[in-house]
Amino acid sequence: MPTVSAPRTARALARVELTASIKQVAGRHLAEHGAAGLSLRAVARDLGMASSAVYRYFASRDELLTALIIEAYDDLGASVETAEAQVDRTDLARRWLETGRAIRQWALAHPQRYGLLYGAPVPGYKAPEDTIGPAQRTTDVFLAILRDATKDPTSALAKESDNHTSPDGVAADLTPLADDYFGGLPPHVIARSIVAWTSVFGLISFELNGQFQNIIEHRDAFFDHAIVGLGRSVGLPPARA
Amino acid sequence: MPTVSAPRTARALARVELTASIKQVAGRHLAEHGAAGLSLRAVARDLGMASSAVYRYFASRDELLTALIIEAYDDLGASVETAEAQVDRTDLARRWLETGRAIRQWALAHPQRYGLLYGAPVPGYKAPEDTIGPAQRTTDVFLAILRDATKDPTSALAKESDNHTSPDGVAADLTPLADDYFGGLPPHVIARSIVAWTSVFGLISFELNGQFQNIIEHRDAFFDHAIVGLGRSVGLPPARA
DNA sequence: CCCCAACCAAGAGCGGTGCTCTCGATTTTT
DNA sequence: AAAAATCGAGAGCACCGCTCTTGGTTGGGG
Repeated sequence: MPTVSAPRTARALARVELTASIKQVAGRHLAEHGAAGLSLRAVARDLGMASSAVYRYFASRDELLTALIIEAYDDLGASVETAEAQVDRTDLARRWLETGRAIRQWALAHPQRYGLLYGAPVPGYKAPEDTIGPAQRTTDVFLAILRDATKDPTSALAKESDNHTSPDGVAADLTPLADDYFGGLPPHVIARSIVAWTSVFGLISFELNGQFQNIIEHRDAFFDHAIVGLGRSVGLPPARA
Repeated sequence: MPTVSAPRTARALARVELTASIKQVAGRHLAEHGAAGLSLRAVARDLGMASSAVYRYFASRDELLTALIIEAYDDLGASVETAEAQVDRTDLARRWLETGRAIRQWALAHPQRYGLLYGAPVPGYKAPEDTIGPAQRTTDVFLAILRDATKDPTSALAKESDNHTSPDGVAADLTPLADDYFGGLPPHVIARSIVAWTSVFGLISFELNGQFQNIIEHRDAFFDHAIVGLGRSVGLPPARA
């Protein structure tokens, strides 16, 4: 990525400001009317400029949307990071709980943006490479908790209980990841971790899509309960205090 | 809903046939270009009729989409039902596994339709009452397995292990459902069941959205492994044979 | 039987969309 | 100061959902 920092010319400065403005009002439209309702022309109208002028800053609607996706990933990642960082590092169960809570709270606050990230793949659909970095940010929080858990003697993850095994194919996929990302955990524990992680998003998606309507009313309590259970299934130590 | 069966006049007959034709080519368009790419005009072109004529059969694009959603729910439900029905009724773990497999296979075969059902809520989006019936069909398969498990002595679900409890709010939500849907299971088991159920869709959504790219290659094996683990977490008896 | 009402296909049209191209003006670079 | 790069705005294209009108076809009741 070139263009490292401060633009010198007035034109370049105006450019970064206008780019930011476009992204900002586009973000507002996205939050209000959803991804499908994001209209480049409407954004241009809101900014008092011709629709064709917007194309000087974003080559297409999809490119604008990609920028918003990256921003959303980053926003979610930042929210999760700060929430998890406020927990005592040794309280692994709590760190896990607050991570899940932060994801859910962000999703409830920005349902349209959440749908953009974890909802249905978009029509034309191309996941640009630029998105995988920011997307990893949230996952990294989870992985750090897992790695710390392997060093915690009170955690079930510390002791290698190789009485369970994974099918060959699964082990072949997960073993290479063990050292780099999962603190050397055995494949079957990694598998459970991944399942737990996807479950968090499954729960949130179900809640957002209204699948819990008339079924679960105390959503906060249920989600917390589910998260704690998922943490236990991975092998995190039980909550303290 | 009136109009129970066979239309008598030629006009009425042509109407039901044309309605079916529209739904059919709309379904093709949906599968190819996604929900956002479903164009009423394009469908009309494919059928060689004026776009305005389509409005005689579906009052709006959303109504057409709703019809496709219902059809998709029904299609998925039927797939799951037949797959699960072919398993020995007493082999609960296998019934659970095949249920999960059937959902996943259907999702992989019809990703756009799956996204329509369990993906991000659509733009305008109103979930009509007509959809909740067909949507329940798939869930009912799972609930039947659960209920049968409560009667199976080899299942951990048979014995009431009330050493675990649920928070008040969660118990308040789930206790009323226990008798009608969950065979009288205690709230904490119901909670685990719901989590396991949502996990299935979370896994499938992650796979469909490409979140497993470069992470899990043996997707079939991983999914099976995950499903078995989820079944165990609910308390289903281990697989036999 | 025939006539009127209901139904239906088609076309034109409205306001909206994404996107392209051109043109004149401005700014930056040479 | 001249040349090159950038920019805003407008017109225009093809598409969209949806409405309204027009004229033809079908069906049932007098």
